[in-house]
Amino acid sequence: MSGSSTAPKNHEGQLDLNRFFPYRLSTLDMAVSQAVAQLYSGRFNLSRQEWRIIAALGNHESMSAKELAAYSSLEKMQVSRAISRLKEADLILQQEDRDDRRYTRLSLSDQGRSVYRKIVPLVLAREEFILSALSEQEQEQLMQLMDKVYQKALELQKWG
Amino acid sequence: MSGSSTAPKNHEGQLDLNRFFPYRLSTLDMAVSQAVAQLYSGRFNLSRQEWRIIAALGNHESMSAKELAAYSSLEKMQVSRAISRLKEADLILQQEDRDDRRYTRLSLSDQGRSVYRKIVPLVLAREEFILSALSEQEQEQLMQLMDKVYQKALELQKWG
DNA sequence: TATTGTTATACTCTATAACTATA
DNA sequence: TATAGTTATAGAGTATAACAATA
Repeated sequence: MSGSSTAPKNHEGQLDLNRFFPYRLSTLDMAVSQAVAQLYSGRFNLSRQEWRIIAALGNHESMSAKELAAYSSLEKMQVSRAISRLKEADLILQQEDRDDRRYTRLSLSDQGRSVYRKIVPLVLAREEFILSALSEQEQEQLMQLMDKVYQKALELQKWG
Repeated sequence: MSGSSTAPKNHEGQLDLNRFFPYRLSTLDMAVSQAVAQLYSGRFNLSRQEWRIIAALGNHESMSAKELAAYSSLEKMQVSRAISRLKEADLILQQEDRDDRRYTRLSLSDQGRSVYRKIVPLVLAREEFILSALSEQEQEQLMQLMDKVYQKALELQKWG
């Protein structure tokens, strides 16, 4: 993906990876997510899943494991395992839901909230740096274009 | 990532995953790449790495393992292992470079080229379907915006 | 019977580095 | 010494499904 954005598309049964949207998207995601992972992984020793749980609980009073899975695009086992590690690290608290004891109420501990408050400004700064490549208007455009493409990709997933 | 593209950005030390660019990018990539992976994985039993090697060799007469790694954004061990599996499946050919015998010359076998010719129209059709969410002009915009963001993300990676 | 969440299992993928052969 | 490519190893992550507790 080296600056060939204005190149023509693939033609006639030939596929150039550098002009193939899924490949370009993948390399972009790798670069961006690694830039963020360096923070939560390197400095805070959190996995991607654990970071997402922290982030999710950081602006919700409490959530069940199921809600967490839906909100963070993780599988329920990933959530379950991230939870058990985060509990062991005393970053989150877990208690039963009084009304329906199948549910758990998960929330950040004081220590977890402290970690959240340290990480968030750092990752937001990185996001801001990366997006500083674009004007405010371009950022808005990018988000809208990505949303449209996302909806189409979901259609495709449903039909297999 | 449910249609919140026009929502305001994160503020004041709070981070909403659904408004966080790296997260949105990641979910988009997952949806898109899964749509493509269903093809090469499900119908042709190829891994992501193997598919990239096939795609790379499909429009290059021959490449060395090093060239493949650079072109396909894979690590040299990933390339090496994908090569060994593809050789075993008789999809690619490998011979020594006459001038410098440290290099290998890799190319598609007839069978490999046949697989390439079958897969490419299918994945291009999926790409086209996904991108049909956008006008031609919007597609062009999206690629350009992604390229700009990519360059910034690489800057960040370099500095850690 | 259906649902929430946990656990078991096997499998794959990854990262690091040692290693061979060639230059 | 440096480079291309392979192999070894251990650790991390993944998918599938069985399982317990609750409703």
